[in-house]
Amino acid sequence: MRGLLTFQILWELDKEEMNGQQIAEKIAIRRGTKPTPGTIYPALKELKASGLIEGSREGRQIIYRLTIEGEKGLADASRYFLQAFGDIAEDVKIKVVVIKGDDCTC
Amino acid sequence: MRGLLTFQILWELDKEEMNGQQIAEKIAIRRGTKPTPGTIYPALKELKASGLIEGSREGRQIIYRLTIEGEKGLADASRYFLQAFGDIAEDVKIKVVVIKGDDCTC
DNA sequence: ATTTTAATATTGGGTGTCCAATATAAACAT
DNA sequence: ATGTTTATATTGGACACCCAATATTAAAAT
Repeated sequence: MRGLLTFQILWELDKEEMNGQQIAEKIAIRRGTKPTPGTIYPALKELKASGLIEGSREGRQIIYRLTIEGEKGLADASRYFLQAFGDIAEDVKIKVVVIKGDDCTC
Repeated sequence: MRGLLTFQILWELDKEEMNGQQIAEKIAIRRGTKPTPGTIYPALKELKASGLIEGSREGRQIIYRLTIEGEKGLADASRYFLQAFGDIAEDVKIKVVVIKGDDCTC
């Protein structure tokens, strides 16, 4: 896997095709902060250069979608993500719930 | 959150205290490849410098464990991780199972 | 004592991620 | 047509990560 930003982008584009701003907004929901142009556009450029996504201009926006390569790349990244973080994600879910339910005021 | 390596280290040390090599081996199980000394020791140094872990020499090894600060840091990172990747992890699990079950030979 | 081994540590170089600031391009508003 | 807005894009700087190579330290083996 390249990195988590590109993974998130592929994951979002697998659900629906979007332009750069919409991708940034989707990621903002997850992260709490919206990635700036200096973050999102180089990532898109890199993904496009490596053939994982393609874009078509529509007016002043560029609509991005996964290529066949991108589908495969997402599948590979998903396998890696599951192996590397699958049980951590399970564990963390329980941990956070426990913390939320804790009445301790320390 | 600092990064995913440090997050994994905190997560492993929360389960049991370990030396650097053992941490590297635990991470190797997740990632498939074992982080080299040039990866793992700077990360431990950084975590120690920021007060999230502490180490005690035992012979030629240093046993690391979480500090109170480290527990809090892990809890914070866990909340962030869950928010950023919780549903992706769910989705990915399903996706990978589907891929595994797929008999297509393409 | 000397060699070997195991664990820790540093250095140098490269990539991915990230932001602030600035720039370009296209559509819209007046 | 001119100015504003929106989307895209680049630049420069910073940090986390990552490895290969090398060095240091401490125990163990001989």
